[in-house]
Amino acid sequence: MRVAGRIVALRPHGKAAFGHFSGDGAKLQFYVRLDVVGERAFKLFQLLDLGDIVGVSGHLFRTKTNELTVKVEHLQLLTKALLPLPEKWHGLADTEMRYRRRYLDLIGNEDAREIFMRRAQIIRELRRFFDERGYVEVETPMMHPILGGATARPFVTHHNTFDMNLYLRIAPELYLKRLVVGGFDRVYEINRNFRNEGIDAVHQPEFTMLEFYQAYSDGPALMDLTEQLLRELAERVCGSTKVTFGEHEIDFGRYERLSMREAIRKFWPAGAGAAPASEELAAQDGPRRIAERYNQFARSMGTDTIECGPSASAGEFTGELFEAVAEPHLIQPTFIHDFPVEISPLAKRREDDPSLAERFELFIAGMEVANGFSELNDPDDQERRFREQVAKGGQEVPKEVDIDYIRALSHGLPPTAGEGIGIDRLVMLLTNSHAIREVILFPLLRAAEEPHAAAASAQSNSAPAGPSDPNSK
RNA sequence: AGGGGCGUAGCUCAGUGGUAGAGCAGCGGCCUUUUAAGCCGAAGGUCGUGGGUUCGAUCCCCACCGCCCCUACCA
Repeated sequence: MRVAGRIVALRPHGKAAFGHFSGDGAKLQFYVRLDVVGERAFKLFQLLDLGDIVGVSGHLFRTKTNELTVKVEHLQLLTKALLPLPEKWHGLADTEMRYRRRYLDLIGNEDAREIFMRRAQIIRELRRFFDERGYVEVETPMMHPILGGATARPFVTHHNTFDMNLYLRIAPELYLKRLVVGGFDRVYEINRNFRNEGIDAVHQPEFTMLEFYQAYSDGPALMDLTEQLLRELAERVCGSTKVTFGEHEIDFGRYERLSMREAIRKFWPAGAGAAPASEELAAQDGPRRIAERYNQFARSMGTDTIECGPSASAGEFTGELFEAVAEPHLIQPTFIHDFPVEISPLAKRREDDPSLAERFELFIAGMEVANGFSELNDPDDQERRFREQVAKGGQEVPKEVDIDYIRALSHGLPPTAGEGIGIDRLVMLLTNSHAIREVILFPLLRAAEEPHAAAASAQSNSAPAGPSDPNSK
């Protein structure tokens, strides 16, 4: 047989040696003997280092410990490693180094490799799921002249020839719905969004989002579809709907559904008096009064209070109450539906209660994993809500109304439901990873000083080529 | 942004107000069935950076840089 790979272990014994190479995630032991390969090849072999990439040919046999091993007959150095591998037993443990030099992390730490193999599998399964159901995968612009589709501070860039500023997209939503107007009844896109916000265990400035839209559907139907999707995904990727995540066992086979108001009532803290009545939550000034009661309790406990501006709407108070009271408790998969319309600018109102949007979010392990709704397809209502946003101002909000999107709606968007699923967080859940950096190959870190850029390449006798080298790809 | 922690050899980590320590890797030697192979030897360092205190600082103090955690921000 012929096989090639990187030498990751060497155990020389004078005129013979054992070692392992690793290729494509698999390891194979090899055995080199002076009397088999000859003097010249054995000399070459003795010059090899851990990390070198070699090709060998020879016969397979089993050692006395019954390990499958290649007895090397011919040996060829394919690539010389000029820098040493990390320590063989502990691997690369320094988290900063693991992210900055992910290639070493992947060579040395099998867990890291496993996470990204599983991530690839998850994305494959998502594509299969939607392809099977007649969804068309599309690519929409990453650079947007007008901010839209979400509320977030954007990255701004500039196109020279057109002399125009562009935003890296914060969401593909408005383009995907234009496609539904154009007759693509089922579309999906898996791609990056960019948000110029804080970085922590569950936030990175660029993250991967699956968004899908289905004409002639609605929010409740998407909740059903999402259950089916996640159940299948967990079974195929983890072999079971029950998945270990830290101290929890998450069951992707069971989903609770609660309206946002129900969730506030259900998780109302015991020490804060009687849970608010449904009528009070629905009343115009109710959420504000409930928030004041909650704040009294929070101050007595020394925990965070709910802070809303003086002009905050009932819906904004409701959203804040939900986040403070209920969100941290949502460990098992839970759909929260019936969002206040004020915090759902792109979602359709409920016919029986125009203060509520036909919107839901899925929470798992306290994280927001999905956000979906029946799409607002009334151009007049949409334009009114856009104008309110623009008037309100702020960095997270478009500075102008996307007239073309209103025009597209005016041509008629069929009743449509759409949803976004945060892929990175989903991968976290399915790989028992507790930081988003662990599931993104090259997470953003501050630019590192590279005083050794010249030193690292000096050994190869080549010109220094640091990360700022314009010729490097 | 605030609070806390960390930064010592290529890697994983000890350690001390008086010229710096181990294991692994690398280098030289011995070793033809090993599994973190073993044995012998030599080498390896601006102790993150810059100030300060001190006769003397890797150690104590201050500032800065980077990473991690918590909190805040992120509907």
